[in-house]
Amino acid sequence: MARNKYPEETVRLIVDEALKLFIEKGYDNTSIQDIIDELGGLSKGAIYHHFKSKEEIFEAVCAKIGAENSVYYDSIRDDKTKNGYEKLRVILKSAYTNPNNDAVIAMIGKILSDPKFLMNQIRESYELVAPSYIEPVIRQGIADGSIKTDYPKELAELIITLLNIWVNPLIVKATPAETTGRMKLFALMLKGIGIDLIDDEIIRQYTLFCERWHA
Amino acid sequence: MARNKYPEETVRLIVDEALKLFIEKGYDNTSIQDIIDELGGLSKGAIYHHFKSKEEIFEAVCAKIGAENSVYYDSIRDDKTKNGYEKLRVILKSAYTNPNNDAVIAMIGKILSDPKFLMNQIRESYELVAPSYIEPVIRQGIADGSIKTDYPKELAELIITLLNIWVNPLIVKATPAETTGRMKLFALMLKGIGIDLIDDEIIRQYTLFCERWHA
DNA sequence: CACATTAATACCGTCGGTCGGTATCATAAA
DNA sequence: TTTATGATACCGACCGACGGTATTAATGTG
Repeated sequence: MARNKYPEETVRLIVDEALKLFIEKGYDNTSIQDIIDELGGLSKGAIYHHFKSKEEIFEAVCAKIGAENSVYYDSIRDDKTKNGYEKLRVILKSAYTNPNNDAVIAMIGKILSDPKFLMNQIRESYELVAPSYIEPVIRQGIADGSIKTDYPKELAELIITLLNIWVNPLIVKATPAETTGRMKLFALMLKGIGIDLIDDEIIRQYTLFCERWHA
Repeated sequence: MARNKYPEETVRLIVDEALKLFIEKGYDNTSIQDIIDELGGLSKGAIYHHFKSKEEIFEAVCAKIGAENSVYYDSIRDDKTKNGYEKLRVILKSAYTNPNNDAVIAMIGKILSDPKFLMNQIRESYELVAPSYIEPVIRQGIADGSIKTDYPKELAELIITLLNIWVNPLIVKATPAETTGRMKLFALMLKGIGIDLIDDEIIRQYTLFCERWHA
């Protein structure tokens, strides 16, 4: 392939194609050669000019996914029109439904079944999502009086743990009925520590999502 | 190496050595050749006679670890001298301390940092540990009146999720102070749904474990 | 001895990664 | 405007190591 005047364009092509193939076949089952073949004309040397290893491609793919999520989480956290409690509800309500069409959801499901991506997601939950997006919202809620807790940091981690893993049908396979049961206990548990966050509407929404995904 | 009269002995040797190397270097970084070299005299043909792939060795290693855990969990669940509540406390108290010396703990920590093993552990939590060990104990507690909940299945999953992942310093890196915080919220949350399971002694125990591990 | 089982070894295709080289770019001195 | 220069983008043959197989040799059991 002819030399590109804008190399970051080539980098983007590689990352996009890698993401596509990682979703299709998983990280281990995608070879550098697969990426090359799919890119049509680009060579191995080109890839290794831009990335020093397959692992580095993986990191770039993760960064791309992370950046897309960040834009969305930023907009919730920095919304001036809502108090902390309302923002936390928005996060909960939109966890698997909001900006995502079915294709995106299917993609996330596929990618989370890859051990490397799952591990990355768990790590990111505690290093980025909880401290930078959930906890600030909870602290705002404490400040504006809409949330009462002595454990903002821990509560953020707890919510993200249960949301991202336990009640996430993309990770822990579940029937709609099982999802409903989990959400009901989740709701009860939050209510038990004085946080009335999950109502029947949210539970129904998660169940519906699980149904759509389950089929 | 000469033909072994008891081939299952050879299988055991292979699995033991594979486990040792997986702990040392991780699954991906351990080659079949590494296992051969370490076994001293045994050949590739021998390994591929007993196992049809590297993946199958991985499964055997997981089964071995699982079997060791099962023996321990069996003994708690089937203990005739305790009610459900007491058994649940035993499980909580001994999660990272009981039969394990430091070497074993270090080993588990190493292995859980391998994506393949982490994924296996999460899957097993919901497919084996929760339904076969935690839930029966909770149901016994409901029957004998020592535990009150309408969600035995969900509660089992919730406990194992938080215990295995969130408050597990082997997975989610944490300072002793952070562990204390997490355990306090965990205790509060269970108390909120009417289950007074985690006391200061357990919290102190987890913090101590985290301290030992952290250093 | 016969025969199945266990183990040894030479070999295969594919993998991630390297390397010497070429083509094309921006820059600026001639 | 041309041309020399150095950096960057890319090429593709090649490498050692990998997981896995096919064939053969050895050994225990009836």
